[in-house]
Amino acid sequence: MAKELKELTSRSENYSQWYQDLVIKADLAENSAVRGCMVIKPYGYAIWEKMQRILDNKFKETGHVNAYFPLLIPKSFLSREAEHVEGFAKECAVVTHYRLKTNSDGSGVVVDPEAKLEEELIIRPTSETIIWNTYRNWIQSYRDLPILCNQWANVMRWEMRTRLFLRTAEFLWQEGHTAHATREEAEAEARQMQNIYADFVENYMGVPVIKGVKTASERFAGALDTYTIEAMMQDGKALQAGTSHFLGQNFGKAFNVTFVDKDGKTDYAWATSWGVSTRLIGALIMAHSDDNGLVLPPHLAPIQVVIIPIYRSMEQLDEIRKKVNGIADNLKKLGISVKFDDADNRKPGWKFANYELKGVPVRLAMGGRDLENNTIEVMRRDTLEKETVSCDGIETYVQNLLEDIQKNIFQKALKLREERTVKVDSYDEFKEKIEQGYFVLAHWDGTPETEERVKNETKATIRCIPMDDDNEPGCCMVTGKPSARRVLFARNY
RNA sequence: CGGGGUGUAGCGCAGUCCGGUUAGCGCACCUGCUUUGGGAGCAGGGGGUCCCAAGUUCGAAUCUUGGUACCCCGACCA
Repeated sequence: MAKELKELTSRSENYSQWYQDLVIKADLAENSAVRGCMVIKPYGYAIWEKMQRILDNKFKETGHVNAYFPLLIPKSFLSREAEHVEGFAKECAVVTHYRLKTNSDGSGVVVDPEAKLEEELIIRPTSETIIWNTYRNWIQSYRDLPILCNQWANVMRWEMRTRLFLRTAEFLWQEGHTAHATREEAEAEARQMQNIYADFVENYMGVPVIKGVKTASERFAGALDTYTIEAMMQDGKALQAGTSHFLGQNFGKAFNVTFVDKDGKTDYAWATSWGVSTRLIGALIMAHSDDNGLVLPPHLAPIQVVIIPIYRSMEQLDEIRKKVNGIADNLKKLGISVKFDDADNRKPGWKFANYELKGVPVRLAMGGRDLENNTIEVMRRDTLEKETVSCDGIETYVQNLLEDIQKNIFQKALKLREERTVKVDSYDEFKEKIEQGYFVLAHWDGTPETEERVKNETKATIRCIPMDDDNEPGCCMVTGKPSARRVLFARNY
């Protein structure tokens, strides 16, 4: 194995370190000079752009529109909704001044004490408050509803500990904020968005998810219900991949957003909010990668097919180029993104390893032997299997292969999750399985006290109350009190 | 904010305990030739405020004090 990959694998006893190295070696992101923030590099950003495009289409298909709201939020806004304050008050960046001045000794700039703000501004950790403050002016009648807005933005949360993509101080996301005339409509919206996220994560990212509802203590600050999708990473830990909140009338009341209904009665607007972030890229990496590097599902890979020439002379390269250009054009006509890497300054072996590190799903290689035989070598990244096939019909072959890889990546992740999900009835067995990195379905008495105790004793939290048909009642594994159904416990990122 | 660790070339590190030539190694980079079906070989070359500041000393990457940045483990979180 190559040197750089040996370095990579030699550290895989620490999954966290392995992940960090992978992100950096695959050229996705790096730490910036700013505490807890990250630089998303072009290759990493290309994945994000592809995610954005797909999600944005799904939002628009369901009637949503994009808008943009300010980065800075007056501090007082965050005090309006009592529970919301509790959840976010502590970890926000605060703007206190609006001007700098040259230091008296000329050695640089200092904050001008004269320029202190009357009211501090908060860099948005999420935008419910400023958006609902704006919605007040947009809504008078039921005819103004629903408002179905989404914004693509950055937000900032002053996290104690950060990790590239999974938890950074600043991150990119989309946040949808909708206003409705009825409770039913808002609840339906929140569930619809959960389904859209689940569809995206499973069918594009190739990561199976468990749909569920958060318990009261894991709920978003200010929400009545938080719908979540939970994914399993390769080390058995859970990652919350997206959330959709039913906010009731909490923000309507806090920001006095009222409307007049058909009968002339005044009521507060009903709200939802939902979001996914660049954390999804982290999920993608942790769910599929192996020791050779990333494994990107074809539906999200910025480059789906890379073609590498193997040649001894420039004349031979020209022959290969002629032949390959035809194949590349045909692939592009099928909507497949292709890169022909004929750079002369790297050897084929280097390119092979490099594109594996970057997770390109399919690699085609053509050399002198192939020219003679009208063949081409095909390698699939998910299984690393190689075969030599005829150039005739190669385009359809590749097209089918990409779909096959997409399915296989999902199936592999699904199989892992199924193997590592267990039903457990005793607390002792629970502790054992959690320690081994399992998703554990167990009965719980429904109290925050029990939830807290389990968390303190095992570091496992209730990831969600799954929304499936398994409604068999039982007894809480800790207290023995009655339980309506099993809930999903796991350690999480 | 508590506990631990690390700052030496673009990256990864040795040297620090026990002060002493011109600060070293691997990768990367540049030049040349040979190579090209799995991270090429040889030869030559460039690149350093040894995190910052003060102190001790004839002499500091190395010792002392203070500061600072980053990483890991907790608490918090998407």
